[in-house]
Amino acid sequence: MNELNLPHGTVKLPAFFPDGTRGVVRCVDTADLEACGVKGIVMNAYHLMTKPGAATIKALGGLHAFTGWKNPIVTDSGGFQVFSLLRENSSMGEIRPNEIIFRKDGKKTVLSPEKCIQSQLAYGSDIVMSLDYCTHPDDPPARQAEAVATTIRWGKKCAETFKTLKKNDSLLFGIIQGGNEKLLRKECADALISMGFSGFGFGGWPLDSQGRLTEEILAYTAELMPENGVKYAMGVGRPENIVACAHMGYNLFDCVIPTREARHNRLYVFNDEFENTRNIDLRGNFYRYHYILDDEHRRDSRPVSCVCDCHTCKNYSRAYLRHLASIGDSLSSRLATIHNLRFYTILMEKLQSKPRSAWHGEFA
RNA sequence: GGCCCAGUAGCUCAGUUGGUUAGAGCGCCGGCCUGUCACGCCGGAGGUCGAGGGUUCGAGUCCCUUCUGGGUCG
Repeated sequence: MNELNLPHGTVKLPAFFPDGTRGVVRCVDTADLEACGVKGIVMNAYHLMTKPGAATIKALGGLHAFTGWKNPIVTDSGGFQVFSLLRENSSMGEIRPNEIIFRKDGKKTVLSPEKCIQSQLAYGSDIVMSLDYCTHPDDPPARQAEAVATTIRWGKKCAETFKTLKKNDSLLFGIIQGGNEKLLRKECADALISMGFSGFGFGGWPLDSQGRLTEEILAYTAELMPENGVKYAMGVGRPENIVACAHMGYNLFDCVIPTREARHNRLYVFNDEFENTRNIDLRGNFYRYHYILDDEHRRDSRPVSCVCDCHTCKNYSRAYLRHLASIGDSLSSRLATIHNLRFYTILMEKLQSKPRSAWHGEFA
């Protein structure tokens, strides 16, 4: 599958969509994103429900009209958010048989599979994600089994609600859970595939306790997904993780890393030896970090990367970026975000440039 | 000239009735971040407590002298 047709445009695969959880990719606007080569954004149904509210977004004509982003939007369901909030503080949420309860800032939000789909359709999302029960690979088997049973049950309700309410040709994706248990992954995948989803996400935390990509289960799960569909590695990841997952067959990615780390002053650069984007070789170590606040950049008049063609690299020096970061000006975050996003889109362009059949043995 | 106040980390300051290895914030240096509660978080370096003398088992804390800055009265 080389292209994905969506109501708001066609996307070449594999693609990376940055996270704009609350309806904005922090620090940049839609013109910046387009200039970076970003083709889609992942927003979050739960966060948008909290603020500004599903009814408000619907009244304003949906997410595209509200945010000014004319290209595809994926909305994530909120399943990951309970997982994330519960790990932080167990009193912030609750997973019940038929719904998720969020408790935050004294406010209670109830998210059921039906409500989750209703709101995403009201937003006008191009890709609607089913509500799922997210786990960590270290969670015990009993919890993984419970997560799979719940995800299947909710998946069915999501599919039914979507079928009843959908108006345009937006797509509904299912999310395969099961932690590190192959039997559970298979059970979950088989059940969801029978429900007619248009694409599938690898659900759960994609890293082990040492922070390494859980490659075996990722590869196994990718094989379970229909061959000519979207295989979405949710939340993945670092550049080398994306390369590894693309090799397994995954063709859609999202992650906070490029944008969050940009705001935290870590910039991604392809190794200088490549000299231009054409020469970039994704085997082995192909990039490094620049910590823009590091002393070595204080008087460096070069751009962040000699390989990069982004707005930041074309117009500003490392020394100036360091200065902006050091005085805490918000332009620093914008320029850094633009740079890291362009790094990721260049990476994806490299992965798109060859059919996957030609990758054999290349991205080991 | 008399009196009063202040001198502690690069900066702004805390430091109990004298009591372990003098603290904080900011700055500086380094690191972390994976379906974003995240312009956040973690770690490190840095001080003969203005100087000199004294009292004491022990002084950033008390006493004397002195230097610097500020205030005030003649």
